[in-house]
Amino acid sequence: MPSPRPRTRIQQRNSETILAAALDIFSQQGFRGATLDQIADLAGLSKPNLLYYFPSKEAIHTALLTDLLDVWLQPLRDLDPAGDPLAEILTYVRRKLDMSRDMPRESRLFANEVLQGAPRIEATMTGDLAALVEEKAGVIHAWVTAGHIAPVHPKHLIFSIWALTQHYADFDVQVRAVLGPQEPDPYPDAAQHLETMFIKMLKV
Amino acid sequence: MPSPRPRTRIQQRNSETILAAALDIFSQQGFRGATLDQIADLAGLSKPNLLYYFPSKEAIHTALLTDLLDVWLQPLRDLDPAGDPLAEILTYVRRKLDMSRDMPRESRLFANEVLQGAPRIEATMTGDLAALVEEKAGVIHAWVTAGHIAPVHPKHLIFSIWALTQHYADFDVQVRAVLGPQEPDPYPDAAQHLETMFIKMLKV
DNA sequence: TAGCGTTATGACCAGACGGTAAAATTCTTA
DNA sequence: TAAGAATTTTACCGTCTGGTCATAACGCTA
Repeated sequence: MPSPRPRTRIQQRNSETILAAALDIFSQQGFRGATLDQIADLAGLSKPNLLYYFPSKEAIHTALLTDLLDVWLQPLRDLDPAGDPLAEILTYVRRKLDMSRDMPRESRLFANEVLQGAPRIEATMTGDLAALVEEKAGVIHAWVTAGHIAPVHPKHLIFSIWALTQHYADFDVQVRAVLGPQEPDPYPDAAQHLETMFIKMLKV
Repeated sequence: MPSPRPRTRIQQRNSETILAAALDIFSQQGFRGATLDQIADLAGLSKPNLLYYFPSKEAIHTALLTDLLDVWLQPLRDLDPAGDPLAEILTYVRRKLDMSRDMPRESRLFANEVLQGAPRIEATMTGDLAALVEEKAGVIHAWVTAGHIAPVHPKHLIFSIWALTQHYADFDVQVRAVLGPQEPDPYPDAAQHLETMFIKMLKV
């Protein structure tokens, strides 16, 4: 569920400012690495003032994660059982890659959390997430059975899509270090590469 | 370069114990999330005793990372330009996946570091790592040009291998949450999935 | 513009943390 | 086995950090 809506204009504005700053800091430093002072500084507020809007550091982090999970899984929810199988999967890949490009901080926030054992979203992982994947894996399995795409392990296909697309956000510094400064934007090549890859993998 | 060799038996044993404990803690909590007390407890030493063997928390972390990088890149170094192209790449994938299975803590240690901007291994990233990938990308490019494997962007192929294999270590809790308790070992299916995937991708 | 609820600030606290100093203990070897 | 080196422990320090509290400033509306 998304964070409760603030009631006044000032609350609205400051809550957003805080969450934006917190996303910056948490995604770069992890939960324990981030400090309230850093977040407050970046938000242009004093620490006590920040704690006027959120009861604790934990609460800010939780608010970010809960808001994020909704957005994060939307592309998978949108996978349409009635659509063209290959096109549906390619669209999913494309949208996930676009999210890595446009929301790298969100990707890293999520990665940080999962890396450290997902202590704060364990329930969602084994609940909503597992159920959603179960459902969509069923869709993919049906496509395979019907001969619309090549045989593939549905859940591992989904893992592959997550891994390949999120890698460009989570390991951004490594990607850029390897490509060198003359290749400032990895994404066009990545998109091309992934599209080719999944077509070869899934075409019957 | 690897950590300097300890001189006495006790130093040997305790250094190893400390590094083993530190790997556990750092890989699970990140650098700032880990505390010397945690590491000392797990190693069965007092904190000052621990600091008798390593001058600082930073030094322990650096020792781990430097030792690791050597091991981590070995499979890529072993990619043989004279070998059979498809077999070479499949072996590389296989070895990286085995490393995720057998050294998940090392994978997460590395992931934590890169996620947070790789502040402590920036030099290696843009130096040795970039050079190694440049060299091996050349090998792959030559294989493509010679028509031994299907056309592919060499560096993004390498990224794909990293992403797909390390995902199983770094996002382990998510993988297990999605697969559910009746599927306790993801690796056999993952190995099968990845092999099929890369064969389809690379076969001419 | 007075009054009241909302928002912001400064001073502060308790605990955690990385690290140090020096004394005490254990180990090695001459 | 005694001396000296290596190892371990006890007590401690300064700083950082999440969070509190009382007070002050602000801003809306009657």
